[in-house]
Amino acid sequence: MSDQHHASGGYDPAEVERKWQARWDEQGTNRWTDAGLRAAERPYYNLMMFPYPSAEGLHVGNIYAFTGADIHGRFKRLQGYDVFQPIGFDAFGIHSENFALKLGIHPMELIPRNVERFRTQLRRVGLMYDWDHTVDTTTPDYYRWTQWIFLQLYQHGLAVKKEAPVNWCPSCNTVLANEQVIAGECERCGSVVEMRFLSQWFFRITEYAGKLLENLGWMDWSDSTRKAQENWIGRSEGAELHFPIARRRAAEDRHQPAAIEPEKPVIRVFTTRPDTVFGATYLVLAPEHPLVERITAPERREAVEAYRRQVAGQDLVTRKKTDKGKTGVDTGGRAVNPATGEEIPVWIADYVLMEYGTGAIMAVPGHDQRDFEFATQFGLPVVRVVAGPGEDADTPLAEAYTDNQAGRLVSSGRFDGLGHRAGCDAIVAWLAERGLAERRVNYRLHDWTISRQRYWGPPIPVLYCDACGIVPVPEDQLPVELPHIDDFRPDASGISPLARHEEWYRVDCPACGGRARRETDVSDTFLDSAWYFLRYPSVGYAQVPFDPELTRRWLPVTSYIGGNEHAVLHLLYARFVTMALRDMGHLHFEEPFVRFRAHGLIVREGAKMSKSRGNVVVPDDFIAAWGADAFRTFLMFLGPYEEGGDFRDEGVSGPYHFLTRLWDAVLTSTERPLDPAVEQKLHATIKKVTEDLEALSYNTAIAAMMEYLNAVRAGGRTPERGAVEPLVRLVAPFAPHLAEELWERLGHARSLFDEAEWPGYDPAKAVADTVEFVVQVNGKVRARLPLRRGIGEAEARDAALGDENVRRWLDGGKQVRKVVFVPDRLVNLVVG
RNA sequence: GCGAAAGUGGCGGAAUGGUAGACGCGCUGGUCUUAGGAACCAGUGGCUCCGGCCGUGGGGGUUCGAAUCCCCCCUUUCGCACCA
Repeated sequence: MSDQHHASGGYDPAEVERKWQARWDEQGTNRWTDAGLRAAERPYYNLMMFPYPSAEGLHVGNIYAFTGADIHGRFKRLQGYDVFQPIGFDAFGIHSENFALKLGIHPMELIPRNVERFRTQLRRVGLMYDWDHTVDTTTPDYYRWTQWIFLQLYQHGLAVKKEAPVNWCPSCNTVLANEQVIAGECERCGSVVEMRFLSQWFFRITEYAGKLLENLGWMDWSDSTRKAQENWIGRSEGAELHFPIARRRAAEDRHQPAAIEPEKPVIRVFTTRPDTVFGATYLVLAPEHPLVERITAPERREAVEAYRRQVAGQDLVTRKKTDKGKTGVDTGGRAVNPATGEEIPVWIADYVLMEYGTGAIMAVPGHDQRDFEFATQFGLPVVRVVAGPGEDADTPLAEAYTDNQAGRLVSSGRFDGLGHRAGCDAIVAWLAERGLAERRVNYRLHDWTISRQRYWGPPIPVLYCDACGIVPVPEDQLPVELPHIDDFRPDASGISPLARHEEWYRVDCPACGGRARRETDVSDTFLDSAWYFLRYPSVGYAQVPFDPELTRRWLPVTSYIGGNEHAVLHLLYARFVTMALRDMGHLHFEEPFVRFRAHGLIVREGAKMSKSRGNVVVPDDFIAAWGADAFRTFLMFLGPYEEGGDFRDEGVSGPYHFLTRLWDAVLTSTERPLDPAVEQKLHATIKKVTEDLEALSYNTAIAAMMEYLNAVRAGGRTPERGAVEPLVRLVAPFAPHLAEELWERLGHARSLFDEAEWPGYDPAKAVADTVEFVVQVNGKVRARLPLRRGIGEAEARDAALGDENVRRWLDGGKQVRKVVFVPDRLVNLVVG
């Protein structure tokens, strides 16, 4: 890759791009003043997911994402919208901190350096950002409001502190997110991860589970993202059933029905199959279930304790593996099946999770495969209570019968014969009469743990007072600044590095003036990114997180583009925070991103890019060699934007070649009337490109422009000025520098993006007068005839029958039985 | 296991019921050039007895007509995963 590409026609991308980037900077192109934002008439908030400024610099995946979004923004701007397109830096978090640790540089030094590098690189790509409205989540004037959001949630009962299990890496001395634990091991050092119980702050996102799910129904989102979120929230409809704990009695009495005593404690289970309750032959509790102590029989205590210890020593990921076989122990305790009145054993097993449902299940081995495996392994009874077609209550079960469509209840007393739906309704109603059941909807979504025992994040703004307990930091004392400490490395204690600095955490209680200490954990990075889009328009306002008037004008976000890797994290958290703030009266809308599009992933030579494979694209090299415009166009040409593409290095020459040919065509064009065929093609191309840009079909838009340019230059003809000038505007979103330069050379004084309009087209002119008709005989193409547009069926048929080749296929006295006519396209002669 | 997407030339991909392979890469031949590159022109799915025939993962179906719709199967990728 050298300067040799630039031999032809004088197109020198490096020079053009330097010139226009400097000019955009000088003239403040794309930047809004506060007054401008307030007065905007057609606001279009074009948002893209802000990057985490890694030390490696801008990744080609970032550029792919940003370029696609930038093209959308530039397109909308040319269409006359007031496009607000900001960018920022998601610079807090474990990723950044780990990198700082690795390099031995303090994050307060390293991060600003990375941010600077990112700014430079982003400019170099020609992205249309409003550099006067950027956010950096690590600055006190930003995280002051992150802390404010925490306090709002706390005051509304949506932030609570409770003990919870977390993944702990004994070698890195830190809590790990579930995503950072690979097959039970730390993703960074390979140590086996332990489970620890720590007191954590949680956001009660589950309060909004129903709303979060429901709104997905009407939002204009990529289907893949919507589905991922639906799965994650995981709604299950069913019932909570109560199994009274049985009084301890002699074994020989147990076959007698037990009296259910209402005041006795019950074991609550959640089930989606209450219809199968007659087949519940035992219960299983999560090992951590609070009732385990109480029900365990004295002679089983030792075994139960041993099992609980074993499970506690396991990391969460290993525990949730499905292929390791079932383990569990009998507690010796017994409960009463509320339907049959029989006493059944109570077990504990690690396949029952405390955090889902009630932490206890009724096991129906006949009709649940997991229960079936467990029952088989431990010799527990299997009872059939659902029979499929051709089966009855005595048909043996080789595996669980789980069909809830065809099955009918058997051995279920007066409910025999009912189907799944009716069975559930009837049985729940029957048990509910005695207070032993209630309908219930359960969600898989868990509350969001936001505590991080790390340094690099916003301190959680609460105090613990010896006298008053938990005391929120008063709003007027925000931000709680993150102090500069040198020993920011986390250690084995399970508490934050800030907890080693008494001079920082020792404070007086703002309520009573007594001794208090600050919370020393910081909050999750995902809280920083859960509200950044609210801040952008109000950057610079020190007294409010988001100005009400600006927010009303610019939010919710008009268009959001980002990666599907955040389908269930960032996008869910941002929705939750928005809903909560709305319910508190701070916002006028409930959904922040009404339209969201997920872009695809770039692979290289068919393989995922990774440092270990050594196949990572270094964008700077490509930009230096071919220019940002060619690189942008190339990336968008790889494949459908929403599906990603395969990066092959040689491929960049195609789009580069296109831009060079466009450059030559514009500069050699002459002022003269348009050839009618060219004019028709021009209108068709404008139509195609406009529609494709609207749909983010960038690859086909580029193909259409290439095709048009080929037609304009066909056979080495000199292009008409009027044929290429609109093409400069069409290509501008993709290759903005080149377009600006050509626009200027065409005699315009101001920036194309300030002055030009998106080209319009005349639908009547977008179609040719003559169309190529396909003539088929029995569905096979036998001729192609140029015919007048709009021709009628009779005329088209006659023309087809007049064709020599077609006649050959009709030889032998075959009768035309039917004529299929598709206007302006095809005639199919069906012969018998 | 559940959910989603996808399978088309040597390669990336286009076509969502009507001309399969647009556009580009690569390749072949030519022009120009001391040469290489660049640029430009022409060609490029397979087979062919030059009439055509075959061809969109495999098999079946609907239709005048199927890459596209329906059924069965195979493969790949991604997400979730003992969620009761």
